[in-house]
Amino acid sequence: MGVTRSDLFTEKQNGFAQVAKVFGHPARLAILEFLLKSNSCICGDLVEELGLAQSTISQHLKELKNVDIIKGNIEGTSVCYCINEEKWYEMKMIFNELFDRYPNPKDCC
Amino acid sequence: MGVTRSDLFTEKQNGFAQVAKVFGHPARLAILEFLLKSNSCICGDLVEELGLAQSTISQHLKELKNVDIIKGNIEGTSVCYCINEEKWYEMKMIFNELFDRYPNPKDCC
DNA sequence: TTTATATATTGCAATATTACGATTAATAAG
DNA sequence: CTTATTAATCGTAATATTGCAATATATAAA
Repeated sequence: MGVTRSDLFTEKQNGFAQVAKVFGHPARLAILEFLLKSNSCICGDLVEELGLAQSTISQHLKELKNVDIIKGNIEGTSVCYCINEEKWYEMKMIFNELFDRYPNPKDCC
Repeated sequence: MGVTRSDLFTEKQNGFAQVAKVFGHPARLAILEFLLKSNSCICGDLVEELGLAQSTISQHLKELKNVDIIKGNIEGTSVCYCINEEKWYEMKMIFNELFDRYPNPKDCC
């Protein structure tokens, strides 16, 4: 008890959920938005920008990397992060596929 | 410690996260997909369909209702659930707004 | 009214998530 | 080599989520 019953669902559903979870925390959204607006890539400015502890930011970055929505390159002593273009479009598509599955108003209840 | 620092983020970010969280569990995705494919609306077929306990399904339905993505109408002794059309399109828009904010390939790292 | 059916709520238990300080690792600068 | 600087990892505490059994509620049927 207490553990998500992944065995009951399709691989697609489990995968989607895992990816969607990334958008389910404001800090990660803030990180993504910062990456979107800043032309250049970031590393630890996020700590200053967001006001969370360095370790907390690092953890969120790790989760974002885990689902491959961002990538980081080591540049000297710091790390430069940016959106992973391919994955970004893949996610866009996947969400659109879901949202487009509701075609016409069929208000039944 | 251990509590999401909502105070650090915008209302929009917090709101988006709360809504996105709904898509972050396969059971809720399965419920939504079942609602999408079944022409008619559902109530407790979900229990049979998904294989989760009735109380668990009920809880997920509650969360879906909390963010207004579904609505339920009492029909006799059972409840008929369906997608909330307006909210559905609103979510579609909100996610598209985010995804569209990555305009051109600017791979910087 | 009694009984059956359907759903919501309550009360746990197990696990996951969030956050932070402290420490570690790795490179750059002196 | 020593010292900053930056980011990752570890350990821990607080809280949230997930799931189920048991119970409560509410309507329908007899």
